[in-house]
Amino acid sequence: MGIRAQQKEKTRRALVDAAFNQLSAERSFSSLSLREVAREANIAPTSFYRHFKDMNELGLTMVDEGGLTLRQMMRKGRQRAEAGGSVIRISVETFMEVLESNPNVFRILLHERSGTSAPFRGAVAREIEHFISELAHYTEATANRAPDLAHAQAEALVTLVFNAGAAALDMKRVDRKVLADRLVIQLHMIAKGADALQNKREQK
Amino acid sequence: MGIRAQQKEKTRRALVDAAFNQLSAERSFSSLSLREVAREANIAPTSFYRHFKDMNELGLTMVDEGGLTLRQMMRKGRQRAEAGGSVIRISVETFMEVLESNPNVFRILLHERSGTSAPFRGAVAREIEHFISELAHYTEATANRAPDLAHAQAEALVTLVFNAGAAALDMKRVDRKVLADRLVIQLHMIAKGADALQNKREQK
DNA sequence: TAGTTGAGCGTACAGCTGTACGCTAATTTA
DNA sequence: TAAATTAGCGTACAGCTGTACGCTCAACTA
Repeated sequence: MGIRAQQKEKTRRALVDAAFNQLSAERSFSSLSLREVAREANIAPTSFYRHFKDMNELGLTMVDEGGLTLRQMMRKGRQRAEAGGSVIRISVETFMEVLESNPNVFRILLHERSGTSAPFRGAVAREIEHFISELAHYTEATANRAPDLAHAQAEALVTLVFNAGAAALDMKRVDRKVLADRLVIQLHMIAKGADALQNKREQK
Repeated sequence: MGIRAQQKEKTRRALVDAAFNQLSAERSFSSLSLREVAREANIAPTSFYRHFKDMNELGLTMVDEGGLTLRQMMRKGRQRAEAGGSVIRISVETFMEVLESNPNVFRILLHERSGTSAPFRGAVAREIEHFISELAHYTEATANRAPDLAHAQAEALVTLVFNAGAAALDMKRVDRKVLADRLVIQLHMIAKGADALQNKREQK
């Protein structure tokens, strides 16, 4: 890669990082202005356009990176689960760790999931849907679950986990522990319940 | 009430209604400007201050009204459930009906629940927490469930229902039906799972 | 080496925002 | 009835926004 392309990539990165850095409990992506992001990245407002058509395009890039984080998390969780132990507890622990080290990645996913921009909602929904179906396949394989039940179960799991994540984002460590424990119980409920529904179906 | 106070109340109502009316899938409360709301309510921007200190105060008023809607819904659901039938299915149906006839009330609850204003989040959290504990008491009473399990169960139920609600808001009727059916299955999973956990505990 | 490309900049402008201030006129109070 | 209160208005202003336009000069290409 030439010097020029390298420098361009660096600036682009600076823009994305600037946007991520400005996110917080009090600041959503949609409340960021192009000028603010450019300021934080130390470039002139008008130079922004050399990299992104508008703020929306920047946002979608960030959502994509969020999807990447999600997939890495999935892989990490699977590796740990292979080593043995309660899959549910390990998954929750992994999720909480990844959440803690990438709070702003989750902020944009969790917030824009129910945001006001249709393209954003769609992009986030796709990432989460992908996550759900991976989980569903896993359950189908390991618990021999019927496809529709597996999907419903996976969806419920992901909903609870992500919601807990959104709540955990702005909590102190102690409260987060309480929340995680309750989440584990809830996930157990779903697992047991799905088993019961599956058994009932097989007895017919 | 004097003529003056009456007129004032009317204008205040116009402001609240104007704000609700401007909400949509593409427009969140935090994206509304004071001037827009005043315009829609047919008053001068500066007259806004005769009724609310700022947009935040207006928003909190709206959240309060959302809580009211929630409590009315609870009552309606309970009445219908008394007439017999599956409590879960009846509750989901009731929820979907109320959602459909008050979409914007739910929009502000669902959106600001994970919004960027701490007072808002707090207010919504309180309304939902209230809803959860009512439900938990109901389950404790009717299913003889241990308090901690009842709360975890109720929280999971509410999380799934509200999340489905957020998704349903922007769906066509057909898709909403599919979603509602899957939601019913998921709620059954939780109920069955909670039963199982309770039994397991009692056997010890 | 001469010519082309393009990342980044500065200036400029229209359009929006919240809100300070002082006025009017209808209602309420004394 | 005279005085006080106050909902609503119009004007005004500073501060922010996105973005059009044209320039520079380092890097690339032929």
